[in-house]
Amino acid sequence: MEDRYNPADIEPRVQQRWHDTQAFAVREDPSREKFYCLCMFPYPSGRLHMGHVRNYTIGDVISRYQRMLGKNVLQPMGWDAFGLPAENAAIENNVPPAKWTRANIDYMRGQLKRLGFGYDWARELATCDPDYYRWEQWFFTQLYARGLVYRKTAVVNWDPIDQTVLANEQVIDGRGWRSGALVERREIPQWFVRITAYADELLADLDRLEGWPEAVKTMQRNWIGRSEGLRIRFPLADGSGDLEVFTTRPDTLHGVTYMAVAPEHPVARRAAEASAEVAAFIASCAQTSTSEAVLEKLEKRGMPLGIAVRHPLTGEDVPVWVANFVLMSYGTGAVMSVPGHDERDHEFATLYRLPIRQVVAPQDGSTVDVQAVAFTDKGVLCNSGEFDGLAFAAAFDAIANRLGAEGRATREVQYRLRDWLVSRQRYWGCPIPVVYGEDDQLVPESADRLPVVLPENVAWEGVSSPLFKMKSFLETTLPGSAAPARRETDTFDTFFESSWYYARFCCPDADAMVDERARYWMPVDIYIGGIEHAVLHLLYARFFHKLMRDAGLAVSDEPFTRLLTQGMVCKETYFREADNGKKTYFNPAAVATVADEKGRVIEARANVDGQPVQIGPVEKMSKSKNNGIDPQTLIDKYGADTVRLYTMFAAPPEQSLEWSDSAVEGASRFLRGLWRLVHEHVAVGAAPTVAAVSLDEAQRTLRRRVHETIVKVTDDISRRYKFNTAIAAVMELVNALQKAAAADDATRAVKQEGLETCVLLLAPIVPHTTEVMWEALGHAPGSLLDAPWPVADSAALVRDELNIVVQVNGKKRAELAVPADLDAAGVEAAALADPQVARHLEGLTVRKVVVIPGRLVNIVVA
RNA sequence: GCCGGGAUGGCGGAAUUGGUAGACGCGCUGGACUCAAAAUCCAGUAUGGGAAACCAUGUGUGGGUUCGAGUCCCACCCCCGGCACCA
Repeated sequence: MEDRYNPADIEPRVQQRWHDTQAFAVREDPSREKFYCLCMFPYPSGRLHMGHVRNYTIGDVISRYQRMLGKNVLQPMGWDAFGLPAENAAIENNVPPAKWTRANIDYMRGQLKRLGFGYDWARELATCDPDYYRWEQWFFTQLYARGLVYRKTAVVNWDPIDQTVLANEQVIDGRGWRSGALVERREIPQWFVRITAYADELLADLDRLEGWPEAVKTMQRNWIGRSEGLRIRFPLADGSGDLEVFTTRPDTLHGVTYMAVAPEHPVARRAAEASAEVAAFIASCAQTSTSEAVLEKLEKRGMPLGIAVRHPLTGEDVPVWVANFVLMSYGTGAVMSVPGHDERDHEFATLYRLPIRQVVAPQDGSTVDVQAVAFTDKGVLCNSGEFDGLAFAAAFDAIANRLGAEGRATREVQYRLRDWLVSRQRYWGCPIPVVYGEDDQLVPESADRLPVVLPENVAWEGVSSPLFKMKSFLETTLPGSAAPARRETDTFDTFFESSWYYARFCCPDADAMVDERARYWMPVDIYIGGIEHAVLHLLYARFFHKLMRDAGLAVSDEPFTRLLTQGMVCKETYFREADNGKKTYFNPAAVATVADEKGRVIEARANVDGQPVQIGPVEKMSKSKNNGIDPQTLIDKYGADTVRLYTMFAAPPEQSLEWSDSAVEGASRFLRGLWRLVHEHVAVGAAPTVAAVSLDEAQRTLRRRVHETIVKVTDDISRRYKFNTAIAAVMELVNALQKAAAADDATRAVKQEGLETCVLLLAPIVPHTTEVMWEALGHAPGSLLDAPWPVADSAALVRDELNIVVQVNGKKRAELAVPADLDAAGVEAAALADPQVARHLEGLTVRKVVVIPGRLVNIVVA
């Protein structure tokens, strides 16, 4: 063992050994318990960012820990390789997306290896490989055959200058990000997968996902948004048909004073044909992005259509309005408006001076003024004719029965969840395996013609998909026939690929979508990734897994037994603001800060010119704020173990993590100190075992701390997933071992046990450093990976004395050491007898004494 | 706007079931070693008062429950994530 800690020397050596021994290659072994640990695979954007480092370190720590428990651990890695950034790179640098993507993968794979993650690289896959995507093409044709796929028009963001569909992200303040053109909503045919057919199961199974965070399950429940209500048909006054709405509050039916329809609603369109004003209003509503976050923040606007419906109970005429906040994609695209009992309707009614009518009164008999503010609670009906006096449930039933008998309404369960729009008008994605024959006859590809390979060698002209003009791709024949056909140019949403990669990792070379090996490894035991995926990706993956189950390709109901959601990696921002308000951001690495005598940062200056810059808030590392710290620089400087240790120590996984360069220095210092401690210990020669020596009190106390640390760290890693406190506990133990003089055999024996314990407990986190130290402590090279996780010796944990805190009226006044077996009465007597305590009792009467055994005594006085 | 989450010293964080607020680390201050620096080691470090013992205050804001609240309840403020074509 070298006397100085030199990660640049040891890390490549240890990694070479792992490589030579194929240390992380795994095979199915039914005789052993499996553990499948999966991290969300990265988009190959170019370089690893800190979020990746954090995510993959967490996964690697869990994998290595599980392996030390003796399990057969699968930890794979691959690439979510299709997506928009590759097209942007193609447009900017004139490089084909495939080439750009594969170069990024090569670079990032090297970075992952440099960090020492224990992946079975033989299972690596990239979603842009035809061997991967052919199976989702095949699966899509199966879904089509089962009626789970359909085509329908949907609204997209259309850039009228670039003549292309824009992602929501590409619409900035209502304009295309490249062209600056005002974006239009445009309807085009799209492909959908029927996720709503699985809505009930996706909802119900959340209750069985005990290993998922409640927050994620709540978000998914709300996203699915199951509600029971009434579909009511209001007859149009001109007799041209019905206007259908869905409501969960049929009890408020008498309070309807107007109807509101989406700008895309057929009723609105019909009105627009007759009125230029309405047409202009609808056209203006179309000039906005499709994003719900944008739509919901718009100023509420509306216009009467000059059309009315008949109220199904009163027969009154109710005016129909078009309103920009009604979404065509929700429900029927029309709502009955009850301004007295709905906040949004109230706001709109107030704005346009529409009548507000109270039809529900508070249960407790109090009065409310619905003209001033909507009363949204459930209550007792009033001003509702024969239904007056009924409570919510009774009113719901009575109105549902009445309208039902007249054929005007049906009970319905509705979901907020919409079917999954899977088609994209983009090049860099998996081609949707469909062709169109004469008369646009739609034919799915046959299995023998799959994969439909995406041509990779493409030249970019303009901004839209080169597939649109590529004859060699477009022109084909119908499956099993010589008849000419045209290929679909749409590609899949990239969530399609990421919805099943976990299953493919089990058998990446299978000559089928998955084979029997998936039965051994699935489901994933723990899935780790960013909280931002709480709904979309994780819901689609759950859905896809159920689709695969129903196709006989999976046996479990859910793909991920446990879910660990990771917080973001943040960093402070630095900027200068120009007169026009435009901010220029400076990378923290290019800024020097000045602190006052307390360490408070009071000033920051740019290295480039030495002039001050403004200190901004701490935000998620991003390109736009130029506050990213390149992990590579730190790995080069400190080594992988220090970066791994710091990322795990700085915050628990679920919380956001604020990056601090100086604290990285601290992690490095700890490893150097531990290295030195081990070096000094082994330099003297082999130490005796604890069993061979007898211990004095100080040695027993030190040994007790060793075993308490085992208990603490094991609980933190296995149950709590709190690696920061696990590391803190080991740091405390190292500090204690450092302070112990080691002249005698007994202390050296305890130290040997303590150091071995530290090495074992840290092995999953800093695997290179610990592997070398393990060897120095007398173990076989390479044996740490499969060394058994330490188990605390209960005899070593026994304490004969406990510290009890004594409070007077809830304020800490003393601390006393009492024998561990002293009963509550004895503890109380000891507390009252303590002179520090007595001082605070003088002249007062003891009213009550609360004794919490083993912890605290609270004396209540007055 | 809707859904979910967060807020604790100068900083990152700890306090696991309502029971000692500030573990561990960073930074900072003072000291040792050194020609000097780096590295390392020792001491101190929530705030206010005090020489000290100690006392008071203190977990985003305002209320409440409790012997006892960072933790539970009510109302609010600010920040972050998601909102269906970023991944």
